[in-house]
Amino acid sequence: MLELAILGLLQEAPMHGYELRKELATKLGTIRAAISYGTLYPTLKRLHAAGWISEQATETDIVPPMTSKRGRIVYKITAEGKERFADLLAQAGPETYDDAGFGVHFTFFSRTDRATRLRILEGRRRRIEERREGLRDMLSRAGDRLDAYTLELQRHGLDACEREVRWLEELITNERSGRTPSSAADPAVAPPEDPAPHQDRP
Amino acid sequence: MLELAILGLLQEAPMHGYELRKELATKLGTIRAAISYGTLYPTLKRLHAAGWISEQATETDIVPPMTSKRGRIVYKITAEGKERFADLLAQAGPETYDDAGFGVHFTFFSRTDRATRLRILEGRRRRIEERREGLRDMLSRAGDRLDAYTLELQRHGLDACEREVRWLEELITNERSGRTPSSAADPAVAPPEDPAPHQDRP
DNA sequence: GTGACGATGTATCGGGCCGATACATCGCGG
DNA sequence: CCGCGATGTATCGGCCCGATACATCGTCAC
Repeated sequence: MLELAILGLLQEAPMHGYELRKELATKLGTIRAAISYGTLYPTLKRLHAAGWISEQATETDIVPPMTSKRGRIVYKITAEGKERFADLLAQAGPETYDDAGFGVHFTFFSRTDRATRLRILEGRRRRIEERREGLRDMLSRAGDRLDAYTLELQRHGLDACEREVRWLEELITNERSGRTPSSAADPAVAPPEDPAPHQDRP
Repeated sequence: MLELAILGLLQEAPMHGYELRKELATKLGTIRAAISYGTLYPTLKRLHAAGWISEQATETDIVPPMTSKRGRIVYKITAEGKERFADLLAQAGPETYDDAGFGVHFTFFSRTDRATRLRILEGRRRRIEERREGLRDMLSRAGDRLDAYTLELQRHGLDACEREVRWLEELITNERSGRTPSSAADPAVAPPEDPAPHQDRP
C-alpha cells in the first residue's frame, strides 16, 4: 500500500525521503498519522532495487537560497514505475477495501478511469455493509449479554458504518452520472469516457 | 494491546485459542476484523511465559455432549495476570488514544474506575481534536492545491472527526455526572465512587 | 457405509509497518 | 558561541497479518 502511495507522489514530482514523508502526511492526513522512517527508507530501497524509482544523490541543492552541502537522495519515478503504479491503482484485492488501502486508492482516483473508480467504490461499500450487518446481528443476538460500554461502542461503530455507506452511495451515484466530487477535477486520465451501455437511473 | 484484550476476556472465563478468537471478534467487532492466529498463539505463549495465564491441556472435554479426544489448551488467568490487566487498563500511553488502543480500553471500561475512564476519554478527545485541527488547517491552507477526490476524502475525514468529538463530549458529560452510557452498567468495580471534590458543572 | 465438506483446533513463516534510537548538518535566537 | 529545533538518512526489535500446513469432528449426500 505504501508502495502505491510513494509511486503516486513521485508521479507528481521528484522528492527525497524527508519531503516524501511530509507530503504523505498531508495527502493521506485522514488515513494514517505519518509514515515511519523505519518503513519509508527500506521501502524506497526496495522500489529502487525493483527499478521503479531512480536514486540521485545531490551534493549541492538546486534551489538558489540554499547552498547546503548535505547529502540528500532525490528519488524520481521511472517508466516502469509508472506502469507499476497504474497496475497497482487499477487492480483491486481484498486489502484494497480496508481503511488504509481504500484511502490510498481514493487519494489517487483522479489518475485512473471511471470503471476502476466504480469497482473500488462498490467493493468498499460491500466491505462496510458486511461490517454493518455483522454489528447488527451481534446487537440483536448477543446484545443483552454485553455490558453498557461495549454496547455503546458497537452502536457508535454501527452509526459510523451507516454514515460511510451513505457517503459511498452518493459518490457512486455521482460517478455513474459522470460527475466528480466537488465538480472540479484534475483532468489526468478521466475526461473522454462513457462506457456503461445502460444505466439503472435516468 | 492484544495482550490487554486477551487478559480481559480470560478475566470473564477460561478459554482456548479458537474460542478466544471468536469472542474477540464479537467484543471488538468495531475495532478490528478478527485477530490472526499468527498473532494469537505466539501471544498466548508469551503471556504464559510471563506467568499471567496458565495452560491446561485437556484430553477429554468437560461438556457432556462432546466426547472428543482432540487436544485443546485451555487458558486461565492467574492472580499476576489480573494485576497486569488492571495495570494495563489504567495506565495510558500515546497508543491508548489511537483507534485500536482506545477501542480495547473502552470495551473494558466497566472494569475500571471513573477517574481512569475520564482520563482516557479526554485523551482520546484531545487526539481526535488534533487530527481535526490538522485537517482544517490543511483544507484552508493547501485546499486549492489538492484535487477533488483528495479534497472530498479530507472533508469526509473532518466530518468523522467532528462527529467523534461530539460523541466523546457526551460520554464525558455522562461520566462526570455519574451516568453510564445506556443507564445499565456491569457492577464490577464502578458503583461506590465519588472522588472529585468539586465539579465544573452543577 | 463412505466420502466429501465445513467447522474446529494448533502451529509456523515471511513480510509490512511502527516506535525508538543514532548520528549529522543547518539556521536562528539568546 | 552555544544550544535547540528543523532537516536529513539509517538501523533494530517487535507487533501483527496473511498464507500455509496439518489433523479431527460432525453432517449430509450418494
